[in-house]
Amino acid sequence: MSGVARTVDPEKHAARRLHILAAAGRCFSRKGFDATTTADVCAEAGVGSGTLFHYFTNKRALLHALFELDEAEQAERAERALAEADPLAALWRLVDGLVADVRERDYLGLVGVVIQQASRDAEFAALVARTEAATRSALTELVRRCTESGVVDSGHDAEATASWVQSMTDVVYLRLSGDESLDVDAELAVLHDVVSRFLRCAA
Amino acid sequence: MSGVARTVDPEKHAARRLHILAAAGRCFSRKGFDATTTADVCAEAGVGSGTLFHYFTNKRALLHALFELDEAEQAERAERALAEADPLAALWRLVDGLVADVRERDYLGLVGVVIQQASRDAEFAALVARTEAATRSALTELVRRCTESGVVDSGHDAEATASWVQSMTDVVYLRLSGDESLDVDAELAVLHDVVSRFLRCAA
DNA sequence: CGATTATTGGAGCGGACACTCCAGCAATGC
DNA sequence: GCATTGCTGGAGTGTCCGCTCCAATAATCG
Repeated sequence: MSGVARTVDPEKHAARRLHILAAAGRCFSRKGFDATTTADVCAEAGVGSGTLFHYFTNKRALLHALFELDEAEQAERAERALAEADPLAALWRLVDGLVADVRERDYLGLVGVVIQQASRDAEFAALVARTEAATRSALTELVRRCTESGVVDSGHDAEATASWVQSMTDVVYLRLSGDESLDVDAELAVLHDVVSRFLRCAA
Repeated sequence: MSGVARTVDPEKHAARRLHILAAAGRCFSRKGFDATTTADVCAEAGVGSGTLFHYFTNKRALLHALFELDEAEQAERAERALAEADPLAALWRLVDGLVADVRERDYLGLVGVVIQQASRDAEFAALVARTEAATRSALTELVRRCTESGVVDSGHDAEATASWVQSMTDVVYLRLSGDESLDVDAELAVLHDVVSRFLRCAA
């Protein structure tokens, strides 16, 4: 009762949480959300189910937490891009940021998971939509600036243009996750051409 | 024993098979493969489980049969395109063919199913790969012809070019399945621009 | 140390799901 | 009409999986 309060090291807690999340991410990427069992995640993380459900209320929470990690990062990247002076350079930096995780082979399959689950879990869909919207609105603004200064001319409105650029970056993940033999750098080179030609810009 | 052989109407059998397959397709599109139960399919098709498993050995067989329907169609389309005189017109016709099903809202979600299952069911992956390869090889040949006659110049080798064009058509399905509010015709218009600019062709 | 409380692994529970089984039915041939 | 056989629905079955529960342990305090 009046006893000794045991204070907990919050760093260890957070680290273990992340460790489990990383394991879950690998499992989801490999087998998809529905097909991975919580036992899979436990085995991959090297913990028991008691531990897993101590840190996360249920399997769905694992997925949500995993993509909440992205949200902050994406928003920050978007903000940084908007602060840059040269809009075209900023746009390219943002695009590069979007494909930055393309080399993380262990997590490529998560694109499929997002596509599948977003159409079935409304809350998850909202999370993903929020994350993507942050990036897209920044992208839209940059496209607008570039168009006004004449270095870009897609012939479509800025919002649609931004949205398509975003989709094209997604394609790279999709292609790489579907075909292991593709060369990452070659794919990125083609992406660059596809986007720059779509935008009708010099670089 | 020596009894009366009862001959069966094969048309009815085939029709019922297709009816069940269509129902399965709608279910898979809506909820994904793993999350749809065989009971879902039965309810959607209006049959009992006895009937379902009389026509298909298991749930996986439903998925396989569903995409085997596509295989013949795609191969035929590819062949027809190769037979055309004008390679550029043929290329565009083939692209149009690839996005022909884009208006079938009930089945849009199947893209996600393919992505997810192909990475986990080797036999299914092989089926999908075969189907896509047929189209891609035709697309590759058309790109080659167009490049030789100078009406196309992507700056990348024909195979990679074809593969990316194919991916871009997939994007349309993905975008429409993820956002109901998008306008189909507007999307197709952007796709046209994206592809023609990537190919650096006149039309 | 000893007291207290967070953390841990794993046994096990309840429910759901893919698939089977079978008894009645419908369709065919004579 | 009758015999035969395929077709059909739904009740049932074994298995698996998400999650709970708990006893044991580890960490932190005075």
